[in-house]
Amino acid sequence: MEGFQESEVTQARIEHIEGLREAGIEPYGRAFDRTHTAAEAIEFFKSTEDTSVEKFQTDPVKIAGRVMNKRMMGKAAFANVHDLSGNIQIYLRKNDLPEGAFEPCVKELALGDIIGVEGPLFRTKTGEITIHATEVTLLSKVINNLPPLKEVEQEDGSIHRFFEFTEVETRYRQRYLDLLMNRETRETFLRRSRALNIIRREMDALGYLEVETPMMHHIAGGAAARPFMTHHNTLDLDLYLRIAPELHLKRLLVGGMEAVYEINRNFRNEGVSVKHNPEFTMLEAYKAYGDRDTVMDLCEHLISTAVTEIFGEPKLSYQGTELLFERPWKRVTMTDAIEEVTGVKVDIRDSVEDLIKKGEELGLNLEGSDSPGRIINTLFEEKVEETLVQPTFVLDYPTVISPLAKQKPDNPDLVDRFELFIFGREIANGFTELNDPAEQHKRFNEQLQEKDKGDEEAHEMDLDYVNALRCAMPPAGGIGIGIDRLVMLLTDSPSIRDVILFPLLRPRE
RNA sequence: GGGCGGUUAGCUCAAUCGGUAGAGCAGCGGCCUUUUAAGCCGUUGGUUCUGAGUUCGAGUCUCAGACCGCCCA
Repeated sequence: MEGFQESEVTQARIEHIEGLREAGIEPYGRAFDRTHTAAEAIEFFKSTEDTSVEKFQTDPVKIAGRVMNKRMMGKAAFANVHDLSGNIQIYLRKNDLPEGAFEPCVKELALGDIIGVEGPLFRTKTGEITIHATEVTLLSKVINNLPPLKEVEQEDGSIHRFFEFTEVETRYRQRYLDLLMNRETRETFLRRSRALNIIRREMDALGYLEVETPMMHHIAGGAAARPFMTHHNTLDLDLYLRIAPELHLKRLLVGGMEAVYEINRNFRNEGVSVKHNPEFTMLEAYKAYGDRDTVMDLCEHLISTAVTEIFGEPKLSYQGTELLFERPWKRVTMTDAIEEVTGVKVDIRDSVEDLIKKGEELGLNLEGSDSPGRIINTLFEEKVEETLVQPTFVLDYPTVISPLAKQKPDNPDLVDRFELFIFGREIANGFTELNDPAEQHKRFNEQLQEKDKGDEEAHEMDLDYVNALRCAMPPAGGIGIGIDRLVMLLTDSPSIRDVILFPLLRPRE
């Protein structure tokens, strides 16, 4: 049996736990019927406090949580118990606890133990609302020596911390410790959950149906990215983890579902960075009889609603920069954006030679590029993206890099597509969906040629998808929103790893 | 993939020019029945990320590697 190397501390804790059992005290309890959370208990006291009564105390309450601080004073002790709602002080006095409870349960209480406490609420001499314990129930004893937590709430509500648990690697590897010790981490993930709730509520209200499509694909399509591979043993079948749900969601449009969305994981076999985790969460939505503008509007609505609800106004501060979400957001075509930033005027109808020359003027080596669309996209990525700090919709993408989008009626080299940039980062992408099966077939074939030329991210041929289009897909608009990157903005998190509970790390030996 | 930085006690961090590896908190023992960074007295705890090298002597210098972070592709 594999095991743990016990230190003096953990060995002593294990022996103490065995001792409790021998004394008839169960160290790992069962269901505990709380009457209040810590925050509710404090609220309960405040709402019932009668200041005309000397030594006022409430009816008994029952709370449960983790002991994060203990001040032992011989035959009495104070401790702080944390639960998800907050923190409450408990007062443990030997004479007020059941016979035989104080020595083994209170004196041996370790930081990190999970306990249940019953008793009335009162105010201490220093005015702190406290539970005067008449019962203590051990619910789960710690073995490991947890980092110490000492923090004090200031009068202005901020928290002053005396010791910190900040080591990035341990925070990611042992997220449970991070969540336990750092309230900012808890708040980040609570806010993530809240943002998703807001988005789902809005999507549901707008009549979008939430669906789940496969994570395992025969063909990794719907985006330009390298996939992860896996294998089904019984069917002896190579499969890919999906890089996007797009083609399946659009099959649902063919099937008559008129507005669908999915919030789920995508997997891309790429590098790891502040903006990239190999698995990440994406919202994709498709609206039949809509177009790019329908979903651009949806995007603006969802994000501005989330920001406004969470911050109380349509703005937030991210890494020291104020970001303004008041609608409507700036809209600019890709070529206009390039001209605004660089002063260089480019056009999709320019020759490759001219565009390479213009790129050189801007310090970019574009030798070997073979299409105006790709060059313009590179110019945009290199020169413009990082300048788009305030929410900005960039419109009219080259057709060559958008194999699933519909061409503009007046210019087949461009598609009706947008990407949303905030703080220089791509947050969302949407377009009018290509629903012409012949054109789609042709675009897939063009992608295959790119793949032959060595583009590992070129799109695969998906004949089954073309076949679905042959059964007629209604005109539609579709959008993808990177949820992790959005949550980074909403939580002022510098790295995508700060908003993913268990980010991918190399295993540690 | 490349560059830079980091890794010392459970946690946060020191360690001068290469010269006995320290502190606070946590832990352990003792005192203490309204404390709150509780206090007071005492005390344990180290593969200095790993391996090799230089040296009388390496946490410190050199080389290789691991992991993490940041930047770049």
